[in-house]
Amino acid sequence: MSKNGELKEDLSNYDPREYDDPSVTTDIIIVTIIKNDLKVLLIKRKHHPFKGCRAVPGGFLDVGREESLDDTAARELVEETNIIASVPEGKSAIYIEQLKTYGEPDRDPRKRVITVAYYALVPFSAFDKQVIEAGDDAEEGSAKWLFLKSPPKNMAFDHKKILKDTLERIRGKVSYTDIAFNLLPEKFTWTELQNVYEIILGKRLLRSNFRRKIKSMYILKELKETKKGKGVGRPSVLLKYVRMKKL
Amino acid sequence: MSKNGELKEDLSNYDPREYDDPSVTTDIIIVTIIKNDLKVLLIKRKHHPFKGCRAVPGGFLDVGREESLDDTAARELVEETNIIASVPEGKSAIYIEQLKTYGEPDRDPRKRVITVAYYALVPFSAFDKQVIEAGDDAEEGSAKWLFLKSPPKNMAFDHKKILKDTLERIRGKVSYTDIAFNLLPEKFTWTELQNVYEIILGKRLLRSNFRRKIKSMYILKELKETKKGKGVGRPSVLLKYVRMKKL
DNA sequence: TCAAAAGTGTTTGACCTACACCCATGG
DNA sequence: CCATGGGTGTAGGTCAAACACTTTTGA
Repeated sequence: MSKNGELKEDLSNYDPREYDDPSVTTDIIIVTIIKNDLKVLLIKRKHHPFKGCRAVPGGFLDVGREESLDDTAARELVEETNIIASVPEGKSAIYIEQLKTYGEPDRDPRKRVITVAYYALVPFSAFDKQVIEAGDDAEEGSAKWLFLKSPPKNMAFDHKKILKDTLERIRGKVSYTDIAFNLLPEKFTWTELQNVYEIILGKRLLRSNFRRKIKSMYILKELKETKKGKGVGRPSVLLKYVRMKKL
Repeated sequence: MSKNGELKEDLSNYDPREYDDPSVTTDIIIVTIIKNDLKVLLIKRKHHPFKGCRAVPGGFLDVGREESLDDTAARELVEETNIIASVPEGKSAIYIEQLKTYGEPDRDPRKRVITVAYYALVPFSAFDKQVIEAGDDAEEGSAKWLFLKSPPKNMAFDHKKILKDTLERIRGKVSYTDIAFNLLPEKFTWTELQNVYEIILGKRLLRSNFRRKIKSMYILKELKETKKGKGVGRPSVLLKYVRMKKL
């Protein structure tokens, strides 16, 4: 089609109407922790390719919006979950990061589709429980929380691969970044924090070592309050994440 | 434009003709080491947006080719450099990895363009010197090797940012992966290997510690041959990279 | 006063840093 | 035989794993 020479070297003598452009979608993998498990929000497809299969929520890029890919992903997150997107004092906004772009020629049977995938880490407490059902009860309508580590077999497109990449990314980054804190509410206990790490890494950790490690990497603020209501055992102090230490 | 509700939840009831698709390009950041510096291959734009500016080579995605994004990037690398893309015995092929996707609405003044950026690490010895001029002599025609760490000021589009991200990625990965070996020919000396690390990390390392570290992470094969021709000093043994150690 | 969960301290060993020394070659 | 670069060994500090112990609460 294109006698290269020119084309490959330079994007310059390009006429938009000359080419058959692919479609572009941005998908958002929304991850949270529910009852000691990583969960991902998946929809059930209502229409023809992969009808009835589970899929990652997303949408075609609307060029008319003049919106960056990052903003598109963030907007889809809000639209999908009715999440409280406002920024509560001190705490940073929802964590969203670009994961990877998927573009195999046959991943969508209708036409060529390039998907820019993002993932978000959200504390479960941030969701409006009325909109998204948390339980394991079967639901027909829209979105549902499913296990990130063992997604359903009948996933649409290459979305199983996308979930696998997401899990790998989270596991890879949890040890040298502060992403884990994004899965917790503003105030949390040591045990809750340790749970997040254990769930992501899939193994048990020793309290003492875990705390030393965390303290060496991050600055935390110990609050005066304690968490009660659990009944038995010594009450734990509540913490706030402040920031990562340098270097 | 799109009354959402449906759209955002599902990619299903989609008619290709209904939307204004963006264009998609794949760009390839080709990195090598020349005389103790990281260099990147940049072209000079011949046509209107950013005419005369330096840019990363790339091209519009040709849907007709039915080619994955990875394959497109690999093909562009070959077309750009006439590199010996064949796989010499034992040694793995050219290292190419997806870097990131760039999609700000105003990054190309002509229309909306989504760019999937890849980077490649190539030993300088793999290039056909006749095609790409290595020297620092000014050239008018096509591609030229420039400093990755201090790219020219007049870079086209957001390509300066792309180069910055590339450098960060290489620096980040060099310590816990084996990417450094991709910048060396099949046979190399300890000193050459150490140079690669020092150039990427931008600091001097101690021989003894460097070797211990490398030996603990990778399996290397020490050859019987030695490197000579440098004149003075004890000749160094030649090494081959075998693989990374587990865990 | 006992169980359960939170919180602390100490020993051990692995690994990194720094530095000193030995080896092989060309002039 | 000496300058130059290649190659090796080791003492000391830092940090993480493992384990034992103390504290605070509800029942």
